[in-house]
Amino acid sequence: MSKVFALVDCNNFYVSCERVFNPKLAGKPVIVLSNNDGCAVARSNEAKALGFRFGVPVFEIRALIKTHDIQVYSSNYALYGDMSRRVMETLSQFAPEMEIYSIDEAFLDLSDVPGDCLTAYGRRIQAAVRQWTGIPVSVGIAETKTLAKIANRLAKQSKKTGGVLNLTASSNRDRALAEVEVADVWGIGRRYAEFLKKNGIVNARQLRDADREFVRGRMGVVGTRMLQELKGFCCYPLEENPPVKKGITVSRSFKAGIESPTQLNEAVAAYVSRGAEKLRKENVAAGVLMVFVMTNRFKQERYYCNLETIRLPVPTSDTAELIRYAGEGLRAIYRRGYCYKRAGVMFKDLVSAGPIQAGLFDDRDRRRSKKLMQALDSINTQMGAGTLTHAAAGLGKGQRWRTVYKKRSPAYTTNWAQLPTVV
DNA sequence: TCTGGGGTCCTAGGACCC
DNA sequence: TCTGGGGTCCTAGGACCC
Repeated sequence: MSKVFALVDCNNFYVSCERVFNPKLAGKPVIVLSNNDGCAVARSNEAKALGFRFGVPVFEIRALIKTHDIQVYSSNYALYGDMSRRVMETLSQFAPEMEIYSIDEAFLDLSDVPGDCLTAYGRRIQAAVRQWTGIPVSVGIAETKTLAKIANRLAKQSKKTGGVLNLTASSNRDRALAEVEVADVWGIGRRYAEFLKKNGIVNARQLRDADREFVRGRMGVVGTRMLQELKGFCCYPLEENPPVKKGITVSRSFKAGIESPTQLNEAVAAYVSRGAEKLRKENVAAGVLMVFVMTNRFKQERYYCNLETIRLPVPTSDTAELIRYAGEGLRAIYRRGYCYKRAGVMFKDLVSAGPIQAGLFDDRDRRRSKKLMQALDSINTQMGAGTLTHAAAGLGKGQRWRTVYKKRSPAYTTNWAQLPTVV
């Protein structure tokens, strides 16, 4: 019995989340912005039709926003994260196994659904998600993940499909593949698309039928797997359990540049706190800590970017300890007279946070630190993120590094004080 | 004219994804 | 003036060892 995958993908997810709680947005051009309200990271179909590309900076489209009365929203991750959870919960009821691939996508194992029922089944999934969460989704069905991705794309593109396309046992598979640009194949980015086009391979069908050695030589094993998947041979099975994380990063850009080492230090401490929370949530400790700072990457003059790597004497997830090391790291790379635009921390060499082997000269009371962190996490879980923070991250005024969200919608589903009201 | 060779580990960088 | 953030995998090349 061969495998069948469905890829369920939420349409313009962030925009759709906003629309669930603000029905007036239906049919209007809507965009959702990145941190600091910098770029458009989600666009409704109407906004896409106006030509807004993904990631376009807001300042470039300010005039168009006004003339077309575009509805603009800051990112609201509390809302999107919770809506995602609801969508995934719904999807999980339609398949014995499923892989949550990203905040707005999941692969479902539909191998047990009879072939002639697949399309109808896809429509049932689509209807259920719409009814139970308010989010519109598209469904692509095929024998491999790569083909399911393609089916999904075609389902979104063509009105005829109603958002569900089944490519299994399809007699027009060749025609379907020919309709998909090579750049839209899963695994083909800007670089490869350029290269392939130069060599006369412009659509997915031509890529499938390309010379294997040619692809292998220029794109490595990833390329040959892609060919196999396009031919219908599965190389990427469903991954039900998320693999253990290899690293954790927290970094932010600043709305305006920062010169002050005090401010920079506060920002780094805040990112360490956030990262350490993530470590503890994953139940791991970091063996290596990296700190980095950089000036505006879009300005060549007086550009500076540096990174310090610190091997920790004992792997840890203790916020206070990590803040101390990060501070040392920052001092090592900080240069006066630069206008910093971004800073961050990375945790690597993650190890399971079971019983920790003490270093020979380790003078920290690890048991006490663990209890303290547990108390910290439980308070912040119960009373809201940021209820209890380390003073190193600064207390209130003049924090020029804080991320700006001027047009954020309420946390409709995760905060009692911000529930939507019906009148 | 000759100047070993092969395996493993690590890292940096490049490509991709959302 | 204003340009996001967090990941993965693969490969090539250097260091090191026998």
